[in-house]
Amino acid sequence: MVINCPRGTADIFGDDISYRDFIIESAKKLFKLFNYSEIITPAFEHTEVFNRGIGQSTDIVKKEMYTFPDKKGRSLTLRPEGTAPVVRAIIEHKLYSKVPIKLFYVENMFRYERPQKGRMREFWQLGVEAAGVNSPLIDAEVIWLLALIFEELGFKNLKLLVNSVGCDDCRPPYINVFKKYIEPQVESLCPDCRERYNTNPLRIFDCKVRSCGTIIEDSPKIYSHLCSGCTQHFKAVTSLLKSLNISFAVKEDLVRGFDYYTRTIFEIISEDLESVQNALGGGGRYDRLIEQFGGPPVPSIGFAVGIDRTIVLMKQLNISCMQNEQENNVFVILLEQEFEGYGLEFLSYLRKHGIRCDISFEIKKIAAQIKWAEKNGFTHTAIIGGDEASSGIITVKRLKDFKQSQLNWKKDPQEINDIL
RNA sequence: GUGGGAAUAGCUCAGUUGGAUUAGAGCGCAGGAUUGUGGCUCCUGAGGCCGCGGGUUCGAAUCCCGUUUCUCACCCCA
Repeated sequence: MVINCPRGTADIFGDDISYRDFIIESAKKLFKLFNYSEIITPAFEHTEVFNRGIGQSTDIVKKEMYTFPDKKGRSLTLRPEGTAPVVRAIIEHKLYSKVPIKLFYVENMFRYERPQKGRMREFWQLGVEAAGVNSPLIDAEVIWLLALIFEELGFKNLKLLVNSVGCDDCRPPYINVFKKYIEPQVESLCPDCRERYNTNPLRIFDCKVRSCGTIIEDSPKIYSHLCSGCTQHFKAVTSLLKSLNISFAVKEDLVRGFDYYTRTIFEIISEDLESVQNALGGGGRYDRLIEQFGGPPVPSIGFAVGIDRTIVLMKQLNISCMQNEQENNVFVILLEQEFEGYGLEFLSYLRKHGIRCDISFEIKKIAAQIKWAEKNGFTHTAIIGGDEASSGIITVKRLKDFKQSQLNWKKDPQEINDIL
């Protein structure tokens, strides 16, 4: 019997749940303010959704997908990312008929990779997709939302990177120019980059090998080869971001791993993150994707945030996930078994008043029980022994300052609110 | 998919060049220090197939091989 969870997966409980809830609730609050509504898509799709959506040349499609035949022989794939499924749903339900449409999701993703800290085979992302707006206004609003999420969580020193990768009109010619520039030096590239040169040349910009870096350094950047439409669009985006007072940097060699991106792309990274997995969130515009799926032309934009990675960084930076002061709660201590019924009655009373409470399920020494209550996060204890059972008055003790009060709960049910 | 490091109590870790007899510590947990009152202190106790499987050896937590998981660097991404 194997008793550990599979490689790259993890049980989430205890502290991690607090962080997770805090992140998701904070984001949902903002999604609501920005008028996004939630979509939940299936955990798996027809494999073709990702093959066509993400791009055959990407590592995700080439080697990282959990693909399996079902019992009827259909090829299915656990979702490795969130955009392609949402796009599929937009087309399937003709949601584009009422554009613009703003959707958000909180879902688990699956990629078959070598796990590292902040990089799991099953991981959680939250993200948005805004479909049907061509205006740079939506680019700015989406980037703004991404920045706000991390601000809301309490992050200070994150870096927002922005770039444009152009469109179908200007990117192919630029790639030709770029390849021509590189061509004489192809042999000096690292083996990976020689491969990239043929499959996805812009990825060479991501290479960390120094020799490749120097070759790239003075190469033409797409930024100066954008068509007039893309140039204008990008200038508008950056200017809108400035008017929102969002700090960002244009990173001319920023590229991203999916084939579907056009025009604006962006990424939020942490230089504090000890691991190399420093990208906490990222996204971009995908103006042609819905069309490629067989839908009408619907320009769209979205981003995704890595929840697990965000938790790692919050812990590392000691960012608290406690939203409010802890509310009052009561641990009910029974001194004799014969008072169990009375204890349950009191529990019921507390719960009707919306007070979180629990009871000792074993009769133990009072000192041990108070100690236990304190260690387990209770703010108050209520003691039920012979005196309380006969008088009907229960002793409620506030743990932080040892203060005890008498609660005549049957006579004055509201008194509990004054005592706590 | 490539290359390094690691795995001993619930947690953090000791464990000598392979050796004696019950594999240790701190924290945590449980019980106690005279009767129904917690933060300190003291005493006691429970809890380990030394990741799993094989091998070398008179003898393995320790050495070798395999395997699983974690971790780090690549690849790539959130």
